[in-house]
Amino acid sequence: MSHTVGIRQNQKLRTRQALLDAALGLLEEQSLSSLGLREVTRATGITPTAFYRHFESVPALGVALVEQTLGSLHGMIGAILAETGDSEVRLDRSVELIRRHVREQPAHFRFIAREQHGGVGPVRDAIAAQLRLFAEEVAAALATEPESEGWAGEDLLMLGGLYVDHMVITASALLDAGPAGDGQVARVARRRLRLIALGALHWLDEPAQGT
Amino acid sequence: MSHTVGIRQNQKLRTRQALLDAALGLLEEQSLSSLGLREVTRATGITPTAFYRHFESVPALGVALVEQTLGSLHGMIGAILAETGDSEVRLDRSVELIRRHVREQPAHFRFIAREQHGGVGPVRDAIAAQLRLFAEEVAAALATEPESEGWAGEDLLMLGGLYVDHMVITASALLDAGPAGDGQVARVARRRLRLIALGALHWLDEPAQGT
DNA sequence: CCCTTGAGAGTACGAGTGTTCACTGACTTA
DNA sequence: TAAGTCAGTGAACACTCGTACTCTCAAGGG
Repeated sequence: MSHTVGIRQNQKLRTRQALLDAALGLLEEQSLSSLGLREVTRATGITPTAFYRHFESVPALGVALVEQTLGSLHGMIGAILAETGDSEVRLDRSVELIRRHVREQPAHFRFIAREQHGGVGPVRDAIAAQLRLFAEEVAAALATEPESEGWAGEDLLMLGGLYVDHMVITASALLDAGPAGDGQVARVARRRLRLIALGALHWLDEPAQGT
Repeated sequence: MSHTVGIRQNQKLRTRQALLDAALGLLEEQSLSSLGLREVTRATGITPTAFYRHFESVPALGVALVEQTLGSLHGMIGAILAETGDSEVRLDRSVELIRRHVREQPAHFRFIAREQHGGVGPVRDAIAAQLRLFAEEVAAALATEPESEGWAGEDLLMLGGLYVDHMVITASALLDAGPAGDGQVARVARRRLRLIALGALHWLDEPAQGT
C-alpha cells in the first residue's frame, strides 16, 4: 500500500535514532565541540561515511538532539501549573518532577546544561530558543492565575524566565549530586523557589519605581 | 643579589601568562575539551614540547585559568555588600558592576560560563569550589546586616547561592546580548534581583514549615 | 519483473593530534 | 670563571580526524 511507512524508511529512522542515542551517551563525559564524527559512527556501528546520510555535520546532530530532548518536555509545564492547590505544594511537586526526570534521563539533562553555554553556536541558539519558549509558556500559565492580576506582561515574562533558569540550575545541581545526594539539593531548591514565590507575592506591594 | 626575581624566572612567568592568555583567546569560540595543546602553543609562539614546562596538561591549564579568573573577583563581593544605602540601590550597583566587568573582560566570563558545566571534570570542580566560596562570602556579609536577624545559617547560604547563581546567569546573558543590547538584559536582571530581595524581606513573615 | 533509488561499506588521502627524545644555549650559582 | 640548571627547540612516533571517492545490494515504484 501507499501509506505504509516502508521497511526502508523505518530502518533509516532507526539508524538516525541510534546515532542520536550513541552521541548522547558519548556526551556524558565530553562536550559537543570535541565530539568526533567517527567516534559517533563507531559507537553506532556504522561507517563514518554513512553519517552524512542522516546529518550534514556533528553540530546539526546536536541541534536535533536539543529539539528531541527539550521538545518532549513542553507538555510538562502546563501539567504542573494546571494543578490546583497551594502554591507551596505546587513548587514541591515541580522539584520532585524534575528530580524524577533527571534520575530517569540524566544524559539528556547533562547535555542541555553542558551545551547551553557550550562552544557550538547553533546548538546554543537552539537551546536558548527552547528555553525562551518555556519561559513564555510559564508566563502564559501564570497570567491565568488570580495572583497575577495587575502584573505587567514584561514582569510576568521576567518571572517565567526566573523559574525556568532555576529549573535548569536545579537539574544541573541534581546531576552533580547524583542519586545519593540529591535529597539535600532538592531541599535547597524548594526553599529557593519558595523565596522567589514569596517575592512574587509581594511584587505589587509598593508601586514600581525606577527603571 | 639573592632576592632579585631573576631574568630567567621572570621570563618563565611571562611565558606562562602568555599561554594562559592565548588559551583564553582561543576559548572564546570553543570549549576546553576541544582545545588542543598544539593549538595553544602555536598561538603563544612556542614549541608544543615547551608547554610541559608550565602545565602538565590542558585541563591543568584550565584549572589555573579558573583560579586566575575567579580568584581576582573575591574582593569585589565585600566591596559591594559593604556599601551602605538602600538595598535597591545596592542591587543596581551590583548589576552595573557586573556589566562593566563583562564589558572589560568578556573572555574571562565566557570561559567560566562555558566550563561551569563543561566536559572537563577538574575544571568543573575548580569553578564549583570558587562559586561555593563566593556564596559563603555573600552569606557571611548578609549575616552582618540587621535584616538577616533570625535567619538560619542554612537559609543564609541558600540566599547567598541564589545571588551568586544569578550573577553568573546575568553575566552569561550580558555576554550573549553584547554591548549593544545589554541595557535590556541589565534591566531585567535588576528586576529579578529586586524580586528575590523582596522575597528575602518577607522570608520570616510566617514560620517555616515542612522541609 | 525490471529499473531506479539510496543506506551503508570500503578505501584512501592529507592534515592534525599528544607525547617522547636528545639537543642547545642563555641564565644562575658556587 | 667554570659547572650546572632548565626553558625552549626540532624531529619523529603512532595515532585520530573529516571528507571524497567508488561500490554493493536490498527495497519499492512503474
